[in-house]
Amino acid sequence: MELTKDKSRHHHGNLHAALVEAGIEILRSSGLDALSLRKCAALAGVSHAAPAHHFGNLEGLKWAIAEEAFARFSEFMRTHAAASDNTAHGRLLGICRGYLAFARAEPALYEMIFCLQRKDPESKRDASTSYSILRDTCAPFVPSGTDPVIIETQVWSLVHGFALLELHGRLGDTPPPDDAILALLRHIGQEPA
Amino acid sequence: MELTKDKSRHHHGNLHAALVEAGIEILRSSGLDALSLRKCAALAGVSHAAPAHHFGNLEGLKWAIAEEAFARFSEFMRTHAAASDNTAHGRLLGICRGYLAFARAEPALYEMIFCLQRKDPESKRDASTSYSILRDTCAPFVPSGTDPVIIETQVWSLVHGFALLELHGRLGDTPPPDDAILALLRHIGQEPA
DNA sequence: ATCGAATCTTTACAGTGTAAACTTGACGTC
DNA sequence: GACGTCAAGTTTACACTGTAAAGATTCGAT
Repeated sequence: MELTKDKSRHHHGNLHAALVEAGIEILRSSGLDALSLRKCAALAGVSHAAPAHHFGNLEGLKWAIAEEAFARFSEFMRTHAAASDNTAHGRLLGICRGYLAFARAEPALYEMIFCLQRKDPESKRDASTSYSILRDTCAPFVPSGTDPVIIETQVWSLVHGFALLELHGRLGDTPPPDDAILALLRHIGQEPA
Repeated sequence: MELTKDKSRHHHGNLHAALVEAGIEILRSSGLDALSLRKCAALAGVSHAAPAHHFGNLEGLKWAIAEEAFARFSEFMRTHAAASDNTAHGRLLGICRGYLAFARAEPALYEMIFCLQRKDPESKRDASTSYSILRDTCAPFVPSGTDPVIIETQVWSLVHGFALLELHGRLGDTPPPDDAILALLRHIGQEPA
């Protein structure tokens, strides 16, 4: 049950990391609804009120977990991009496939990081490395004179919506294959015919 | 505070509808996290355990609310479609604008109906009238020989992802305008150039 | 009029977040 | 080396949640 705590010591030493790890473990095994401050505390071997000391409240813990989750998420996109054709379109499809693969491999993590409500609009999208991957990959498709954010948001919206619809069971038991949906991106950045 | 209950009677008479109405009221005023069986019961003027008798559990209540919410959602799409150009593309843009308008007008309702986890994949998408609106509007864009579900899922994913990203504050304080995102649909159903 | 069944209430319990006061221990300063 | 300070965890407490079980009330069919 417990992960890292030596009961004899009063100070844990690295409780922050231990709680995040416990949270990820719970998310994996029992899903988003099962995540609670008290369960994380129990799994880390500390008292139930300890997490509040580090993260303030449950949302604080979730953001801390999200930081770690985003790193793994970016890694997924990078890996899948590297495994695709080394063309602009190949890389674009690659990060999208990585995006969807992560959503399926870590559904609870995925749902948590993207359903967290951002309170501060100032911590802009550009800050995260995940978004900069998206931006760099979209850059070749941005027509001169148009805001890159438009292209980026089109791609992100399509893949994010698809992932969540599937995750929430809205696409039935046999969802369309990824590449069929991503085919819409063949026309990204093009003017109307 | 209370909505409809006559304290003298033991039987409410129409508790099902009253609880759904109470739930919608709470969602509107306080958001999704504030929705609880006990608050709905209090607002409807009945004991805290009454809702369980009608809906089984919290998820049951949410599905009951969702039924009503879906009706209003469909109405939004129909209205906006009627207000657009009476062409295939006009209608498509219309239902998408209606989709986004609903998400902004009733964010808590929107988030609830689409973040509910479907347990039974058998209650297929086609059952709902909202989905049949989508299907009918997409029909003109389905190339012969391709599964209509692909086109429908492309449209749905794009607009759903955009709505949720904006709702969750992921697009910063100045998201791109709807029509810029929906411009991707100008190429819906087309083969690659 | 009566009896069964549906509807709602009461009571109870475990789990949750969170605040406040308290305890422990690490670390620098004299 | 004793001391003070302060961060890190613990203990205690409280309000709120879902949910189960058992009792009370009322409706409706017979």
